[in-house]
Amino acid sequence: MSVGIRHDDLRRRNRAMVISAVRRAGQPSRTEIAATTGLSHSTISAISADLIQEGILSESKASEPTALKRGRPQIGLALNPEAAAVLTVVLSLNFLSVAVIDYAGQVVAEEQQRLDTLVMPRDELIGQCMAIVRRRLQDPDLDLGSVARIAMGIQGITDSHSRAMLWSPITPLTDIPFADLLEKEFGIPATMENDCNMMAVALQWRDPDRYRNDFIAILLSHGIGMGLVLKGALFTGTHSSGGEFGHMIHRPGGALCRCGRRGCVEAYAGNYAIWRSAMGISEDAAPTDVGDADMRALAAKARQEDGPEREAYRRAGEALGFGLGSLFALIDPAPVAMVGVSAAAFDLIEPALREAIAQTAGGQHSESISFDTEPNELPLIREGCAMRALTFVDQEIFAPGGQARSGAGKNVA
Amino acid sequence: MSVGIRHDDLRRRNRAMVISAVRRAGQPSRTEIAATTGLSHSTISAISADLIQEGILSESKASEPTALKRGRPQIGLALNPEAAAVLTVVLSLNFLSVAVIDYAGQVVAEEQQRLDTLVMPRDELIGQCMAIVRRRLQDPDLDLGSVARIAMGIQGITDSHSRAMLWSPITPLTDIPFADLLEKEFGIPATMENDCNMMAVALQWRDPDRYRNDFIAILLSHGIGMGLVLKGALFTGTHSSGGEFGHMIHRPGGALCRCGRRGCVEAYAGNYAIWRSAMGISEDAAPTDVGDADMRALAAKARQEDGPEREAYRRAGEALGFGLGSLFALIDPAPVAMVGVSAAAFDLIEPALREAIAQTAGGQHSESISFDTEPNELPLIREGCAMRALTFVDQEIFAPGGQARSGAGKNVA
DNA sequence: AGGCTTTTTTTCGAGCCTCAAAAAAATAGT
DNA sequence: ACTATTTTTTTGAGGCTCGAAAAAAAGCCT
Repeated sequence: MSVGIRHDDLRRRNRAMVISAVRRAGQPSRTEIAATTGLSHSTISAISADLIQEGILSESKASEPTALKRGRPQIGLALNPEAAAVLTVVLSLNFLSVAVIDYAGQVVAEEQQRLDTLVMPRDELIGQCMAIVRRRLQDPDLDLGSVARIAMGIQGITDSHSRAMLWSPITPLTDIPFADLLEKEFGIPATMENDCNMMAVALQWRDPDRYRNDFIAILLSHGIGMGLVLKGALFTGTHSSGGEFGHMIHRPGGALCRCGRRGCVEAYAGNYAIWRSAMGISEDAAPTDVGDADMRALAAKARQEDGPEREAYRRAGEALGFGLGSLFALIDPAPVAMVGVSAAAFDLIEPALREAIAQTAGGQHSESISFDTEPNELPLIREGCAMRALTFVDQEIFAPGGQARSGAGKNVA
Repeated sequence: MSVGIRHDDLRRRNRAMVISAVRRAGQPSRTEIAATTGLSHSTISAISADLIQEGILSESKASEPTALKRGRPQIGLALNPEAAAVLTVVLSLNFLSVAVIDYAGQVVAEEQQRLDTLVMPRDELIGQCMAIVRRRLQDPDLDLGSVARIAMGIQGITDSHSRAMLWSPITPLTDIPFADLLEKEFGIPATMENDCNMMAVALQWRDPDRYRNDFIAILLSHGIGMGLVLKGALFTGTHSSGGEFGHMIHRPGGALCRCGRRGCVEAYAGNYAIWRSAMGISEDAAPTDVGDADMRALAAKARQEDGPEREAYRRAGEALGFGLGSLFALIDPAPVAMVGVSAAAFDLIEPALREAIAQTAGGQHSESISFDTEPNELPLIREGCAMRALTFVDQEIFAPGGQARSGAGKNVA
C-alpha cells in the first residue's frame, strides 16, 4: 500500500540508501556510492558529510594498496563501529547464546549457557534469557555506544510481526512474547525472529552471488524448517513466520509427525523420522529426541552398508524431493542451502531427492538445481540476527523520520 | 538493488498515485484524494490541475445528490474516457475474444470468434489473433484516443516478464512470443498474461473488501490453475507465471496427469480426472477432453444419488484440500475464490476439501477459511486484462519516467 | 622541482517539489 | 443579506537534488 511520497521522506530514504551501500560494500568511496545508488555526486557528498558529522560513518585513512591509479585517490567510507551496538540472543534446544556486535558487524562479546529448555517452566525460561542479556548489557568492559537493538532467534513459529514465539519444538510452552518482554525489561527495541529466516538472511550476506534474489534455506535437524527469499526479500506468511515447508503434506494420512498430524514432510525427513525408519519402529510411534552424535553414527552406518539405515535416508530424500517439487511448482526452482546436522548426510539424501524432484512439475530442469550444505546452523542464525538488528539501526535509527503518519493510505496497484 | 530516489521521480510517483486514487475511487474530490494519498491539499491541487489540463482527468459536473452538506461542495474528479483506450485479447479453448475499453474502463467494442485451437498450425493461430485485433483497431466507428496498450490473456504458463506463452493446454504449440508479435505488428506495447493471474486482478478490483491483500483464485476447469495475491501484489514465479498449484504433488506416483507426470492435484481434481474417476476409467488412462455440459450432467447425477460420481467429486475435494493445506503451510490461510465450471459443483467438493484441509498444518483454523464461487471465468479474465492494461497506461504513459515532459502545462503566475 | 593531467570531492546557483497558511469560492442556514 | 462552514486555490518559504564549475589531491612527465 504505497502512499504518496513526501518531500522529507526523500532525504530519509537516500540516507538509508547510502548507509546500506556502505554496509554492503565495505569501504566504498563516494564515487562508488554514487554509481550504485544512481544519485548524483553532490547528493552523496552532502549526505555522507552529514553522516560523518553525526558519527555514523568515518573516512577510512586505510592505505589503499591500489596506488597505481592516477588522480586524486578515493577515500573509503566505513561504518563507525562505535556508532551503536546490537545484541543477539539465540535460543535453541538446551542452549542459550548471546552476543554483542558493534555497528560495523564485529562480535565484541559473547556468552553461552546450557539449560534444559524442554522441561523448564515458563518463568524460569524467560528469567534465564533476561538474566543473560542483563549480564552482557551491564558488562563494564563494554564501552561501546549504547545497544540500540536486540534480535532474538528461536527455532519454531513466530508471528509475522516478529514479536512473539508462537510455538517451538524446544519447549512445550507456547505464545511467549519475547520481543515485548525484552523491550519492557531493557527499554531497547527488540524482535523475535524465526531461526530459518535468519539463516536465509545470513546466507544473503555471506554469499550474495549465490544467494541474491531467490533462494531457499532448509534446516535438516530434529524438525524441518525453511527460510525463503523471493525477489530479494524474506518471505513470511501473512500471520506467522510462514514457510512451514516441513509440514507440507507428503503422503496424505501417512507417518505420524511431531506436530500431531500425519504425512508431513518432516514425518519422513526429520531426525526422529529417519531414526524411526532406520530402527524399524512403526510410523505411528511418537517422535523421540535423537542426539546429533546418534545421527552421525546412523549416517556412518548407512554409508557403510546398504541396510535399513540407507533406506531411511532414501525415504527422507524422497519426501524432501516431492516437497521441493511442490514448492518449485509454486515459486520456480531456486538455489537451495541445506543446513543442520543432517545436511552432513546430504550425500545419502541427494540421490532419492533428485529422483523425486524429477518426477514433479518443479523438476523440469532438476539437474540445474544446485544444493549447498552447511552442517552448523547456530553461527548462521546468530549472523542473521545480527544483520537484521544492524539493518534496523541503519534504517530506523540513523535514517529516521518515517512513517509517523495517520492517513492510512489505500493500497494502490 | 534498489536505487536512490531522484527528485524528478517524486512528481512522477505522486502523479501516478493521484491517477490511481481516481481509478480506484470513481469520482473522488481533491480532498478525498489528499486523505487517501497522505499528500497535502496543495500538492493534490497542483497535480490535478496538470492532469486536467492534459486531458487525463476531468471535473465531473455531475450533480451530486449529497447536497445535504454545508460548505463549498466537493468537485468530483473522473478519468477522461477519451484520454486513451486499451485492447484485450483472451484466447481460450476454441474461443478467441477481443474487446476495446476506454480509459474509464467501459467496453466500447468487442468481437468474438470460434476457432479450433487444438489443431491449428502455428501460423494460423497467430494469424487469426492478429486479424481479429486488426479488425478492431481499424474499426471506423471507433473515434477514441489511440489504443495505448494491448493485454492478452491465455490459459497456460507464461514467462515471468509477461512476454510469451510458454505452454498451454489449449494448443500443442509452445513458446509463442505473443507480446512481441503484437508489438511488432501494431506498434503498441503489449503483454501476455496468465489467465488465473488476471482472474485474481479482476477479483481485486471487483471486491476489494474481500480480496485485498492476500487471497487465492483457483480455476476449476479442464485443468487446475491458480492466481495468487500476496501482500497486495500478484505473486509470480521467478521464471514463469508461477503458482502452478495444479501440479503440486498430491500422491507421489499416483494418477496420471495431463502434464505427463503422476500424482498432481490436477490428476484428481481436473475435469478430466473427475470424469475418469466417475466413469471407472483407470487412473493410468490418458486425459480426455470433457465438455462443460457433460460436467454439469455429472454434477447433477452426483447430487442425485450416492454413486461413483459423488465419490469422484469427493476425491477431487480431497486432492484440493491437501493441496491447499500444503499451500497454506507456506503462506498462511487466505480467502479463496473458486472459478470455472466445476466451481458450480463446489457443493459436492467442499465437504471432502474441508475434511482434508483440517488434517494439514494450514488447516488449523479451517472453519474460518472462506470460499467463494464464480462459474464463469471468461469475464473475469477479460476484466483483469483490461485493468492490467489500464494501470499500465496510468503509470507508464501518463506518469512517465524520463523528462519527456516540457513545461507546456505549467504556468503559475 | 615544477607544471600538467587525471580523478575525486566540494561548492554554488538553479529548478522543482511539497507544505502550511491565507485567501477565495460556493453553499446552507438564519 | 449576512454569517458559518467546508472545499479549493494561491502564495511564500524551505528543502532537496542536480549540473556545472571550482577545489583538492595525487601521479606523470620533462
